[in-house]
Amino acid sequence: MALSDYFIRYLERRDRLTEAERARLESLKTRHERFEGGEVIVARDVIVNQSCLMLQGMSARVHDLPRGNGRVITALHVPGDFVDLHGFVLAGLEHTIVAMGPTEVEFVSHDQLHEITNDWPHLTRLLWMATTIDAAIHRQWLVAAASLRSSAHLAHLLCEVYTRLSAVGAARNYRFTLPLLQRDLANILGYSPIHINRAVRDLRERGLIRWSGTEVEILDWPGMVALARFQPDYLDMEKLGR
Amino acid sequence: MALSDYFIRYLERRDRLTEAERARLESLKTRHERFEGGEVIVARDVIVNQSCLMLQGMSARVHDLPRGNGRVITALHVPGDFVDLHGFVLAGLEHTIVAMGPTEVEFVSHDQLHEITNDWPHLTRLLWMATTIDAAIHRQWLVAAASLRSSAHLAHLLCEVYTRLSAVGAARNYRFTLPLLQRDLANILGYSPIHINRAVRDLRERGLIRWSGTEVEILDWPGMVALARFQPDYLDMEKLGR
DNA sequence: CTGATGCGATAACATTCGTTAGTCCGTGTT
DNA sequence: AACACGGACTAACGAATGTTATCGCATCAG
Repeated sequence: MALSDYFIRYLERRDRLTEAERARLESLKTRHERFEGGEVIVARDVIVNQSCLMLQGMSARVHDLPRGNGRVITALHVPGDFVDLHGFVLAGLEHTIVAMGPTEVEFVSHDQLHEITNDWPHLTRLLWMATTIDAAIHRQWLVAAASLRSSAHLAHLLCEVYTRLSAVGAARNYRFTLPLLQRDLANILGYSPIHINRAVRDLRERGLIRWSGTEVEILDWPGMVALARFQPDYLDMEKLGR
Repeated sequence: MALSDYFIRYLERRDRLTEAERARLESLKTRHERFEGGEVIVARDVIVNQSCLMLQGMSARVHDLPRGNGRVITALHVPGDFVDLHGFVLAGLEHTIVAMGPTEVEFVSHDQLHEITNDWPHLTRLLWMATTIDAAIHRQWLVAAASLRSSAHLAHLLCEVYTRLSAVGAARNYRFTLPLLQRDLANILGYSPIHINRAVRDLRERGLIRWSGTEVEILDWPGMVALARFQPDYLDMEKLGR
């Protein structure tokens, strides 16, 4: 199969592609695959020869703690994200990629990425940029963890996820599907599941959100943005030149 | 001036360089500069045309919070680190690079990096790898923040910094200089300065460290590693192929 | 229908962490 | 010498968060 539009649009939101570059991306051969919630998409410490692109659903980077001391999630990925592109330039991943709910992904072989880096320097810089945007999101999570309390911290995550989902057309009108349990949110934000529950209740009681099952609605976007001190500039760091 | 060996050795710890690649890196023209503690090395939101490489001392990525609500540090950099290499593929930095104590850095123009990405695909993949190692460190900080309590969290930072310093020959025998105030550690770990003080005292009382001024000595490395659940694999993710 | 299971919700209590206030000590200034 | 200043350190108290336990409500298997 050929590469879906998602990632191409992701790049085109940041820089202009030539026709030839676009055609080169569209000619990439991919393998399509579906996963159910909880399934491992990419295992850790395995030398892989492909990277995966999200098409539908949500996935997470999961770090298992030693001696069964739980797990920590360090990233969430939405359609259009090149989830483990960094695996191409590293020896492997130090974490697992896990499907959160049903997902569809496309695998691209590292051989093809190798060719692109040999022959398409501008495309290479854009791929590189995609991994540095992930790093910028990591940093923003660090800032949120260090400076926000539970409710505001949760609000920040919800603002970011909604912003990223709506950017790819996977959410609108401040409603979106969040295929995460409160336990998963605890693994992301670093609180106990009970405390996540308190934070959810707090946001509900403030009239900021409605949340039932996996369906979330943000009732007061400005209120959420203010509470979370959400400044989405880190999500769209456009590349100016070519 | 020409590029110092530091970054070349950084790359050679991860992959083999050809003679030509090494020569190309050594021929990079750089501008050398010194900074005193607290000085801004790279300002945020400014479109820069150069990236900086640490030679001596330590620098940090500082995120200023809105309305003077303090600051958060999301990364520390030691000699050999290409601190803001990610600025080359982004439109700018969403944070400031600040000198922690006296530092020496070398600036490399983006024009030269642009040439490398056009003509040296393998070198390009290695530069790219350097930014993804920074991202792996970000993730490890997220894991530590989500899973460790103050003392263990501080211990984890000390283990990482010592490991990175000793890898470039800037520390040995479990002693190193840490040019950070307790206030800076608070900005890194997300605690109040008072609580950092409690954590330092705790590590001291357990006989794990000695710490006076900016001089730190780890007395019980296995104890620190156990407390912090420190697994340094994320720091040396060797690239296998070329 | 019945029991088992998993998740959300809540309460009570324990622990960790933040805040405020203050002392001590070294450094630099006048 | 006298003083101001900043940082390390400490204590006391309050707020935020973790832990343990319990309940209700779905869903699913039999």
